[in-house]
Formats: sequence, C-alpha cells, structure tokens
Amino acid sequence: MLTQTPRGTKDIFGTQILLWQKAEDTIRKICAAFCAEEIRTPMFEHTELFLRGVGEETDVVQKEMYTFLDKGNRSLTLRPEFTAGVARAYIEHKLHADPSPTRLYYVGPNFRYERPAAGRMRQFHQFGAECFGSYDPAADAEMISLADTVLSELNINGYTININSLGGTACRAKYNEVLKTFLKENLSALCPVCQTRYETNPLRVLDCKDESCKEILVNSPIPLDSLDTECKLHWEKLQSLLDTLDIQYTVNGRIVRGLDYYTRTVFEFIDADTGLTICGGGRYDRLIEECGGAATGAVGFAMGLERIISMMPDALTKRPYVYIGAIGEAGFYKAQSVAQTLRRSGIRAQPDIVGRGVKAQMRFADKTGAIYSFIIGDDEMVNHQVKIKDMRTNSETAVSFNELLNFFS
RNA sequence: GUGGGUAUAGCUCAAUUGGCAGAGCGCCAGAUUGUGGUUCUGGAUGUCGUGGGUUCAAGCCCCAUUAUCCACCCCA
Repeated sequence: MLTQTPRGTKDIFGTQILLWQKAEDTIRKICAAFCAEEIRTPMFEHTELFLRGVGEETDVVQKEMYTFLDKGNRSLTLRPEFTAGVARAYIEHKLHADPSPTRLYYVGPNFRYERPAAGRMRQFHQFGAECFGSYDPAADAEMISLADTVLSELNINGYTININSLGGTACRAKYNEVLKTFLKENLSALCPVCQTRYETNPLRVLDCKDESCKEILVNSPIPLDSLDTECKLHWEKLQSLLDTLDIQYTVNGRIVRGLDYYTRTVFEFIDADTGLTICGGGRYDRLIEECGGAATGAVGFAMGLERIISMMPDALTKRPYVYIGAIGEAGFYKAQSVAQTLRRSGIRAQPDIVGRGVKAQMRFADKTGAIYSFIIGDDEMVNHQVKIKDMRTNSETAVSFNELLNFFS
C-alpha cells in the first residue's frame, strides 16, 4: 500500500511525460494564437459553488465529488471540473468590467470519485477554454475551432464533431413538456433509470444507451424541434460560421451533455475508435447569473488530457544529447567541466558520473539517445583535445578544448 | 454503485493431480584490459498483491482485503 498510488491516480514520467509536455506546449501555443489567456484557479472550492454551478441533479454532484470539512468546519470540494471555478473567478474579479469578450484557458487536474475504467481516472487532467461576454454564435464557433485546432496540431484526427442546440430556458421548458408527453405513452417500456429520469431530468433519457430505450426514442421529438425563432437563428448561424471556418461537423440532435448549465449550443468531439468523448462543451448563458454575477453570455469546452495523450502518436521517446565519457581520473574531472561548459551554452549534455569502463559508457550513451559521444582520456589530456564520436556515422574527430563550442555552431 | 476476469523478477508471462520459484526481454559484467548498436559467455534480482484459514506440505485450495482490467452507469 505504501508503494502504490491511490486508486484512480497515476504517476506520469519517463516517455509519457514527453507526450504531456508536447500536448501542453501545443495547447499554450494555440491558445495564444486565439488570444486566450491562462487562468489558474484553486484545486478546491466551496462545495456550494459546484452544487450551484454544476447542478444538484447531475451525477457529478450527487455521486462523484471529493467533499471534506476543513479544520474551520468549511465544506470544501476538490474541483470535479473547471467551468464553475472559472466562472466564480470571472465574477469575483469583476472581469465583466474589462473589455469584452474575455477568453480564458486552463490546464490542470480535476477529481471525481468514480470507478476507474478505460480512459477514466479519479484524478484526471483537463484542458479547456471559456469565452465570456458574447451571445453571438461566432463565439461558439471560435471555441469549437480552438479545440479542433489544438487536436489537429497534435496530429489527432479520427474524431467527429457532433453539434446540437438545446435552446434557451423557454425552449428547454417547452421541449421538456413535449418529450414527457411522448414518453408517457411508453413509460413502462423504458428502463428503470429512465423511468426516474422522466420525473427528474427527462432530457437525459435521450442519452440512454439501453437498447429498448433507444428503440422507443428513434421517433422521439428532439430539442431542435422546439427552438424558438431566436434560438433557431443562433443555431443556423453557428452552422454557417463553422462552414466558413471550414470545420467538418455532424448535427446530432441527441447530444445533451450531463451538466445542467448548458443553453443553446452543445457539442462533443467523439473518438471513432473508442467511442469516448474527448472534448465536450457548449454555451452556458445562465451560469454567471446563477452564481451571482451580471447576465453574461458564455461558451466553452473541456478536453480530457489523458484521452488526448493516448491518441497521440508516440514518436519521440528520447531526447538527443551529448554524452561525455571519461577514462582515468584526470579525464573524469575534465569531463565534468566540459559538461558544465556545454550546459551553460544550452546544449544538453551529461558526463559519466558513475565511473564505469569505456565500453559501458558507450553502451549507456547509445541506449539513452546520445548523438555525440565525447571521450576524454589520458591521450586527450596530453593533446588538449576531445575525441568526438558521431554515434550515427561512427566517424571520429578531435577538437581542441578551446574550440568545443564552435563544434556545435 | 452493479456484474465478470486478473494479480509470480524492472517488463511480458510460465510453473502438471498441492511437492526445491522458472523463461524471454531488460539490467550488470566479460570475450587478451581506450569505444555502442549484431553475436557469444557469465551474473544479480522475488515479502509469488496483502492478511487469515485448510494441509506433513500452498504460487496453486478456502475466506477476507487491496489494486487492476473489461462490460454497465456516467463522463473528459
């Protein structure tokens, strides 16, 4: 137990960390291109924020939160997602007073107490972005494009962008009635879970994977049928904007999302191989108000980093560098100082610090991805030269101590 | 939260009806002592997930526990 990570958590190191760093670098680069700034919010928040922000009816809140009392008897919760915290920060720091729109992005761990499974951890990491201060579908399209651009920059494809619109508050209420009327006739044929959902959250019935439910729902009304004029306009404009941005998408009238705060646009990027959602998001025009701020249009998404990284082609496994081998005590000392010189010039280098034989040193250099191996022994000390071996071509050259840096320029 | 599988060396996995814990890969070292990737030779390494029980004897059988994988549920 002492030598195991807790259930649903992982150490990230070795070749994996290279993929994580590449993903994070790419995220920062693309977000910068979209003029989004990073925000880092606390790992835990007041429990109340998530109850309100995520929705009390959601599974995330009802079953999956890491909630605890601190020594001051405050109820705190490890964040299960970012949006509520980011919305809280937007309100707390009165960012609505800044020129609109405000684009924020985040990368970091989230926590949900769940049964770990394929592509699901208790501590998992998300990258996401939010755009505050626009009701126009151009903001929706831009967020979809940001997610899409990050993925394509990471050479990830093989996913489908599913889009849908749930409509505004009025449309949702209207649709709920329409759907309930439809479901009422088949209520007994629905799975037990959906029979409960019929009362608590009929919308989620659309999302059910149960075969008999699916069968019934084939002919069910969908939210798109209940959109009012304004929402319909938003929905149609979103599609022409996505066309303009040359983004391929599929309209899927049954995407509903498990979080309560969404209004109008919702979307999911679904991996064709695993069927997992690698990115989910949508518009949440009511959330800021709900949490005590001024009415503010907002749209955003979150992406699961673990899922993304598992889809990245793992090409680079070792970093090229210069190995500095030594024979004898004088050479050993010299090797340390040569390494120092190279490192201070920003060249990746490591000397022998074990004191092994040359053969073992060369083997080590080869296995760890050295592109050049230096050898410094008695002969080299006498001649004030370093023997440099190109590990790929096998060719050797001698370079004097003073001209080492020129070799790399 | 529900159902099922698995747990043995750093990794992937063997071990007959219960009878001395093994292989491949990796690691380390040598092949006339200053040179890697191929080859050959040798070497080290185990709380058999953990705790109980049955037995002359348990890696193997029984109970519990933890972890892990798969399918649900849900999500990223």
